[in-house]
Amino acid sequence: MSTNEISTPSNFIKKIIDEDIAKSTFGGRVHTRFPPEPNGYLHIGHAKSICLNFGLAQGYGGLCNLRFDDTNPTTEEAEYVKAMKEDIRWLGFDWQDREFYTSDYFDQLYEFAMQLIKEGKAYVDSLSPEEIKEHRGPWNEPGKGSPYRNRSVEENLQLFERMRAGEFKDGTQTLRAKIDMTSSNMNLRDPILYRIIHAKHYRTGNRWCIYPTYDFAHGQSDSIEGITHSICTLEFEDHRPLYDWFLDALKIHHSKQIEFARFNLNYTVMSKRKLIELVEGGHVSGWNDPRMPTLTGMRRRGYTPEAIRNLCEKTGVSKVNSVIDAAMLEDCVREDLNKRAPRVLAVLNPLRVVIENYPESEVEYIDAINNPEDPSAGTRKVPFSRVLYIERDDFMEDPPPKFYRLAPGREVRLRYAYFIKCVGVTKDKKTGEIVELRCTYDPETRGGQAPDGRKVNATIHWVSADHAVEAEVRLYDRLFLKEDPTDVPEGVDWKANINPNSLVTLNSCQVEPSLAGAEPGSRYQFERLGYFCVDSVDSSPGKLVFNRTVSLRDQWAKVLKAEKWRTA
RNA sequence: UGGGGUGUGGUGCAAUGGUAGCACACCGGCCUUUGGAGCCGAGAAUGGAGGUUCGAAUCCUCCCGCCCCAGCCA
Repeated sequence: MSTNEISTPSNFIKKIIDEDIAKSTFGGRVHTRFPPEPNGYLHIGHAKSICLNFGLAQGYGGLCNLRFDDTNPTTEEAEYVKAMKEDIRWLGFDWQDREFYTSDYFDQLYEFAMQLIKEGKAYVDSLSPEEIKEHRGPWNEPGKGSPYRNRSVEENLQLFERMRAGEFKDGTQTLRAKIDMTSSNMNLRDPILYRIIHAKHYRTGNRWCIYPTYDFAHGQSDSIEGITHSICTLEFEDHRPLYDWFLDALKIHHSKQIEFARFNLNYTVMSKRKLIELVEGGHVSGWNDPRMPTLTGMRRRGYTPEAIRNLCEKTGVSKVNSVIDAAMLEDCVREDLNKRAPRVLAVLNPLRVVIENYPESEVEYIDAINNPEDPSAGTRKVPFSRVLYIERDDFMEDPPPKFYRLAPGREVRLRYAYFIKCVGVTKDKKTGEIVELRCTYDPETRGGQAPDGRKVNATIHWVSADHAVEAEVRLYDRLFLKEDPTDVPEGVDWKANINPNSLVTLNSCQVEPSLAGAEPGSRYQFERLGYFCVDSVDSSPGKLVFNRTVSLRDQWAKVLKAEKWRTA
């Protein structure tokens, strides 16, 4: 698999692995793991870790385990396990039969704890949480040892057994490692190994009332599974000495912890607390709202796993805190969809057009290319008739110089069909709103070419009024107006940065008839507009609902924006 | 304040003593039956100050900035 390796960019983790392979540190093995805590939904930040861990294993011909790190019964649920598995599979990764749970190791971890007690390396502390905090001290002063620090092995064994038996209340006793209360690394000031939590665990039920902490569980779980490279995020850097301490003290397989920088994206939030706030505050429709950075939301939005994987690959791996530009994500999505999304004609804001010189009852079927990037996608027939809909934005009564679409007296091409010329504008007498355009077509231009060689400046999309299918279209945009949504003045809620136009729903869009039976989740390019997918929740054969995944790049929008600046 | 980590164009990542490169973004042009796609081009960076060296993003010294750690969360 090292051929795969050469094609993808190098990074510091690969260098470490290369060295380990060269020195045969782990017998040349590469075995990673993705260890989520099942207490929420996976988001794009997790995707980075998933791609890294599974990708590394793939690239080196190794293995990657899926391990649910479920040591805290108060926050974890089976529902999350299910959702996470679905998301990881959707992303394109397979853990085969290697689906593990830290809770499966509770017995073994308990044995490890006993071993440490017997060796005088752990003790039961009867200090209260407040007292423990106080003894630990601030980071510029050494901490003080607990008065219970030197209990005998016998007493500790007995107490620990009583902890497990449920004889104590939550928070009254802990098992701590005896390391160094004066360490400048707070993690080594006698870290807690076990705490008492009388709560039902979603997998082990009421079998346990003491639960290992992350520090005591993670490294040992890696060890049990024979993990070679345990990749985690930067904030665990200070925990590495502890990670190493446990494995050394227990004299068991020692995997290597490597830390990398978390993946951050601008114009969104990633912290669980904030995501919950968005959901519970009704600012989005749920965890799978297409504007959410969750994998379930992105899937519903129409993003492809390939695009997300490509983004993770392209953004590299380092130890510097960084923020990826949402434009990068959008570029990856467009790059992928451009190659594979079939093109269709859809009118979002319909403006009725009557072709005055086109026969009343005639219908012809015009060939349209399904995907110019992929000739094998073939062609389809699109009905054309006397009354059409075009995009309201494609007509201006009094166009500025750089607008080269339809205007009174002007000729444009209807995609794949004819040249039409605007010969009249019908307005609502009261409101003055344009309700209809009167046009003529040139029969000689069928297919879009004029025999006399005359050119038009624009090609616009259209649908036949009688044949079009009505649809709802949800135009999604970035959820926040600011790159950093949490950047608010003192006292202002970060949610004030929510983009009020992040969702615009259009109800009477007209799409070409071939879309009538479109499958939920299927993706299309609406020509000249963007990429859209059939909503997997609300769309039905009787009522099509499309989500805008991402718009097409839009030069005209840039011109408008530039004009706005100039006139502002 | 103690400890750990980290600084390369606007953003993200390369370059481990030898011409600072790639992608995204931005700007200009070409092409175009999608103002899409594609193609071409421009601008733009080594946190700072010293030092070692023929030569420093890279090695040394000092300084500065940013991030993480005082949960019985992970």
